[in-house]
Order: sequence, then structure tokens, then C-alpha cells
Amino acid sequence: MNQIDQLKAVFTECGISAALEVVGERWSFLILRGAFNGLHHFEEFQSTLGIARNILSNRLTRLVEHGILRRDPDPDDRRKVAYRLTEKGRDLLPVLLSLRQWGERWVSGLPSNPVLVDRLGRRPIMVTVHAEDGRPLSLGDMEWVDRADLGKDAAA
Amino acid sequence: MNQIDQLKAVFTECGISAALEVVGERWSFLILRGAFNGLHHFEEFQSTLGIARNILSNRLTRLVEHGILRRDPDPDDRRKVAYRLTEKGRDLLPVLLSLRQWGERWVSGLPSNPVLVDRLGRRPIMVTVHAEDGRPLSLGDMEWVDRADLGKDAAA
DNA sequence: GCAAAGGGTTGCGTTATGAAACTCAGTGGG
DNA sequence: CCCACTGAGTTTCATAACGCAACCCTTTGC
Repeated sequence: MNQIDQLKAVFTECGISAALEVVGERWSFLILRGAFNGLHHFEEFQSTLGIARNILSNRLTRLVEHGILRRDPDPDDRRKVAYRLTEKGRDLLPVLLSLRQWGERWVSGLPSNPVLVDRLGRRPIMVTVHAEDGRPLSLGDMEWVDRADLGKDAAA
Repeated sequence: MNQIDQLKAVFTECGISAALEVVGERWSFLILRGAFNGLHHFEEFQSTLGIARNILSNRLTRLVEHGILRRDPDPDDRRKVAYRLTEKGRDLLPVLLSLRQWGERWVSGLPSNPVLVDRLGRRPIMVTVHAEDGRPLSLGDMEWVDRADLGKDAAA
């Protein structure tokens, strides 16, 4: 098995590397953040993010190819194209939110604006790591287990 | 201030871009994944990830500079250096896990190995987005609110 | 018909990434 | 003490990704 095959194996066997292959390039996350914030059009992304037009074009195309965004031409104005999150894209919300939570806590220091709130309680939503029964967990409460031993352990 | 200008302001100070400055480069997440999986040494990262040595060197240095990893020379063998997650680094777990969850579901299709389980229940842990009271939320249950309006709304 | 808007491309220079070879202190065995 | 080997990097040079500015082509509004 050569170097390339090894790399390829790494890329396909782990969910993290699989995900990064699709959304790991520079700007991808920021474009998605924009999409979650209600941006739809090329010019909106370009002017709010300040990204180079060729790169933006490239990323949007890639995100569409990977089924994360949909490209909807506007029937009323045929110059316009709306990029919208698919379900696959919307399902990246936990990634974006946890990244934001971390960035606010450890890098920028200050909570950013606007805040995503629960429509009912009108309190900020949160991302947590927890057990199936809902108990919140920290790293010390977890351990790595070979998948093959999972059922076995649970049964034991 | 129109919507776009608002977003533009938001974006420069957003936790997501802050986070990406630090961990957004290629390989950073994979190195962190390795660290969470118990890798500590340069050679371990290099051989398991297949990353170029110069890049690995560069990333490790950056992650140390940003306080995500600690660089501990081994007192018993002065050739060895152990890279360990700091609290700031460990706090990236939700990001890594949600990324992995997404990658497994939407890209690789299959669950990867090993699995992080709850030490007590010995069941896989999970990452979710939810309200303060624990209710799981989907995008439709949330809305963006200006932080200044938060208390106001809650009081109203 | 003409200017402007929207969504891109093209060309070209700069940075980032990658492969392979090289360094160099430290260690372990004979 | 000598030599092979290990661990953790550096250096060199080629290639890919990124960024800027300018350009292009439809579609619209007037």
C-alpha cells in the first residue's frame, strides 16, 4: 500500500476526514455561516465576507456538488441565483455552533451577535456532548472503545 | 444599518472566524483528532496521518502557540517531546465530534472506529443542539435575535 | 438602446502545501 | 568509546491553492 492509498484510506475511514474533504477548505465554513444567517446570493456572500470572487465561485460550486447547498435560479429575475442549504447542509448546524461556542469562549472572548435562540423559551440554544440518557459528559467520563467490542461490552 | 452591513459587522467579530483563525488550516483538525485518540509524539502523528513532516512541525508549533496543545519534553528520554491537549484543546471535543457525526452520516456513510462511549453506560456519546431545558431543537425551532433584545424579550 | 446588476471567468503574482533529503542531539549496545 | 539508530525537526525545491483586478455575458429597468 503506497503513500497515496494510505492517505486515501485515512480520508475515507474516519468521519472527520470525510467531513473535512467536503467542508475543510478555507472559506467553506464562513460561507455556510452566511447561509445559516440568511444569505442567498453571490453578491451578498461576496460583499459580506470579502472573499475573492473566483474563490467564492469555486466554493459555491463545490458545496453544490457535494449537496450542501442547492442552486436555485430565480424565475422572476433570471440574473439571480439563490443558494440555499439542503438538509445535508442544515445538518452542519451543530458543527458551526460548537465552533462558534469555542471561538467565543477561548478566542474572541466575547459573545457574538446575533444569537440563535429557542423560539419558544427565547433563551440562547447550546451544543453539548452527552450520554444517551442526556447526562452531560466531560472527556473524563468517556473512553474510546473498538466498535467491535461495543455490543459485547454492553452485554457483559 | 441594513441587513447586509449588520452581517458584515457581525462576521468580523464572530466566534466562528475567530475559531477558524486558530484551527482552520488543513490538517489541524486531523492532528487534534489524533491527540484526542491518544497520540502524543511527532513520529506518531506523522506516521498515522501521513502528513508531511514540515507541515506537521508547523501545525504543532501553531497549536502550541495558540495554547491548544502543550509541548512537554520527556525528562526520561530527552529526544522525546509529548504534545498534550490543554483544557482549551480538550474543549474542542464538541467540534470534533459533531464534525465526525456529520461526516459519518452524510459522507462516509459508515461509523468509524474507535468510538467514544460513555464510561458508565458504555453507549456511544452524542452531540446535540438543544434548548436550556434540554429539548432537542431543529433549525425551525430557532431564530436569530440581537443580543441586546435578549433580556427584553424574555421579560416581555 | 443604454447603463447597471448579477453572476461569473481569466490572467497573473503570492502564499501554502507536499515529497524527499538532510541535520543534529540523544540513546543503547558492544 | 564507537557506531548504528531514534526522535524531532529543518531545508530545498516543485506544485497546488489563494487573492486581486480586470474582464465578460445575460438580463433588467428606464
